Amino acid sequence: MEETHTTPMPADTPDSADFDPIADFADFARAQADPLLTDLTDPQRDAVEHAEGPLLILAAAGSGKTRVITRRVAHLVRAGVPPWSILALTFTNKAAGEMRERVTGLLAEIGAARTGGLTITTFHSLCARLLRRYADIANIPGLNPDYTIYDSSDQQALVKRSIANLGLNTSNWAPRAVLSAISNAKNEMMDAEAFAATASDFYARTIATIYKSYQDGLRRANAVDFDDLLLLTVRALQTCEEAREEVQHRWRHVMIDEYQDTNKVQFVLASLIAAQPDNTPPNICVVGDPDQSIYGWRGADIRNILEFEDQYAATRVIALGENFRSTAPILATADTLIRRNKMRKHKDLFTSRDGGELVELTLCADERHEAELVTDWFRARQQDGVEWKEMAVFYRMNALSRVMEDELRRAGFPYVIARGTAFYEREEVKNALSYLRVVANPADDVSLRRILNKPTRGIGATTIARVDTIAYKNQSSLFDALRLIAQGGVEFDLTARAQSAITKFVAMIDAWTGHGAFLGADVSSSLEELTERVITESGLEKHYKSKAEKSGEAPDEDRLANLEEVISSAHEFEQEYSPEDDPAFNNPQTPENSSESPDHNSESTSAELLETPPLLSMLRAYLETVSLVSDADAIDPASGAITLMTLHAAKGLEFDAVAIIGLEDGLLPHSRARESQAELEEERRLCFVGITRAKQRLLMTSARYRTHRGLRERAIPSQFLNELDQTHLIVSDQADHGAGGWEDEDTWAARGRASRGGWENSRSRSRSSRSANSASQEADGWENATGDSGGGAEYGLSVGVRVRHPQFGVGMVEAITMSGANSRARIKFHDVGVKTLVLQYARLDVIN
DNA sequence: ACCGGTGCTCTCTAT
DNA sequence: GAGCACCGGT
Repeated sequence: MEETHTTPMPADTPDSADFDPIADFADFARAQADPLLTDLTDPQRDAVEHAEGPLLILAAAGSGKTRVITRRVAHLVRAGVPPWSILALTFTNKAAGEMRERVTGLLAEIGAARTGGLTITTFHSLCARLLRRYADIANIPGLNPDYTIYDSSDQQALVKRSIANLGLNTSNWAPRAVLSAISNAKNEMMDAEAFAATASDFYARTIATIYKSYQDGLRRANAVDFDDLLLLTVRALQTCEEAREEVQHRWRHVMIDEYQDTNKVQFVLASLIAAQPDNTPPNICVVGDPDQSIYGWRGADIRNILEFEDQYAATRVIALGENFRSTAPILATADTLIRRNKMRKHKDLFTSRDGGELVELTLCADERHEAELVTDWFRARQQDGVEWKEMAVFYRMNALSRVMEDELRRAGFPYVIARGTAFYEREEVKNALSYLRVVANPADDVSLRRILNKPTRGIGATTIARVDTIAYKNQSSLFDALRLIAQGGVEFDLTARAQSAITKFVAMIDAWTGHGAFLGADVSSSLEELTERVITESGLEKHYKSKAEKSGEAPDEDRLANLEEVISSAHEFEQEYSPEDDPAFNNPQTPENSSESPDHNSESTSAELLETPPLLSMLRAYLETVSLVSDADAIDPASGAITLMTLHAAKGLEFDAVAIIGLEDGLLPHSRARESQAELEEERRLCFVGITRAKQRLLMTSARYRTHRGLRERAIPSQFLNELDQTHLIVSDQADHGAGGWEDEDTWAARGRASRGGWENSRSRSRSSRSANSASQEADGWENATGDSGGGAEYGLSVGVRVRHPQFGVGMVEAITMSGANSRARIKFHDVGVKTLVLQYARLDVIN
């Protein structure tokens, strides 16, 4: 189906004189008429038209990558490839959703007869579904299709228990560090046994022991972590021929976006799925840019993209280099920066467009000043005619968003923070979902522990410890132990009171699940109803209601509203859910192609799954969806607001006006990256990603002082600022014009002298909203730096004083406590009730 | 059993 | 400035 590029053209076509060589005109004319080929450069068109065999698209930032992939998919369909045999993988739901939307649009535009059954999804989502589909036949001990997906906090809870159960100390064995080691191992496809086999020293051997215990805990709980999702799916496909043949037979074209960020497991997964039964070269098309590889720390292996050509013989490589997004100064800035990376294949970034505003670099006094300057800059951009939704602020750490938020709120500018997971991390939401998880999977100990005594129902720590013992003796889950107790008959070392509380709890769960059958008159008929029942009958709702009554104020209205929100999210999910589209159930197929769909050899798995009660399978799918939400998913292009997000979340997006804040040593590059060249280069790529998101205007800021961990510290401008192309920059030193008017001889131009490193300099403590001019304070020699001398008094705060807080509004000081290093003020705010704030850091202004 | 206060510790990025 | 563990009061 490859069309040649040498078709003769009609000699007398009117516009032919404009083109040289003339022979290209036929292509041009054909492309103009073809919605899939119009407005493409030659390499873009080659990529779109490539049909069979491995294809590597090296797509530089802003080179029209998305356009190429979506058109290529549509092109395949038009060429006769059945949509259900195409699999496209992304990293976020949002990217998948966008791709799906655009492909669907294109298919409609070209009037494609068959459009259904395309699989465009994320790695994790695909694996979650495959794992449910093959859980029963994959022979993974303990795993069944009701499994729970553990998020970071669940992992944390489990690994802490594992460490404690081994008689180890969580202060010597930091859960975070242990989990990171386990994650790295899983990304390298090492299970606990393989890890133990390579462990040579005491540290590694201990980690291996914890890994084993943690993994046992997951299996017993019928739970998987994010890494397992991928790893166990790969194991299932490797060991289960039936499963492997099914996916290989189904998907004949595999496309992977952001390929530079794939890890080993993802590589193996893709290879497994794409492999052709007859060993012909796989139809695998990967798109990526090594310069935008920013997930090395979570196991992404850049070799996947660098060595793709070696992995697959006869790979076609197409480079998309021309940038259609950014102005020349922005692009030149990005280019000079990324050139500093030594471990890099050079490629030119180029644009054919001229003009464009210079990139701005502003040095600010501190983070509040920075936020003010950025806000002013946005005000100016708005006056230029840029819409709010075309503006964005990027930062290295989520913690940097707060001050920016305060300032934007103060200015009355609309903004949204890209934190899709934030809602699900809230205590009350997490609790509601934990109840649902226990309903779906009673073996899930971590979720059960979270809600067993929430609201308090007389099953306290002592009781749980005793139940633990019973569970341990029986090698059963916690819930099975509870059930055993509820059934009575056996003597347990429990008070009658505790036993009755447990009996009631078990009966409550049983009522919701119809004793696990999800059938019967008493069982909910809809997910929404189930969710509502769980929230009310568990007492959660009442719990937050009565709390609100006690404090006499409004804050818990928030929580109640969030619980309502969970119910409506369940309702929404229910509306859109259809079991036929759930690949865990079924290989999806559309009516018109069902006869040719390869799905008829899988009755064994489908039959089992079809026996699943509909409510249960819907609940599984709902919990799965909720578990796999990402921060980037929260970005709503139609929101009409300035977007705030981390640099990592910014990948793949573009905005007219971009501000990157916090360009300071220790922040960007992050302090952890200082020791290693590889990590430093990843930080540079991260900065590069941020810069290349900007279409028209770019502002970068660096603050002289920044309050970090509650400590106001001297900051040094990022080395990256030094590496930028000065001819495209306007540098503006506003540091002395900040609120406090800090006098200091150290300008950013003198940064070279400040070789001590970023954060560890002065330990000076002062309120960030200082009212006094502090010109006499020497950053390095401030006496009495621990700040325990004066407490609130030195700021004129005392009981009865009225204060204003940027977020909480106006309030009155009720009490000041001075103990240890932290002085706290209890303040009663008019709007949000009583809060206790650490005085040194609270953004308080005294008012009259 | 539960709650609030307190003091200490430590932070990145994210599916 | 958040999260956590611990302690003391109810």
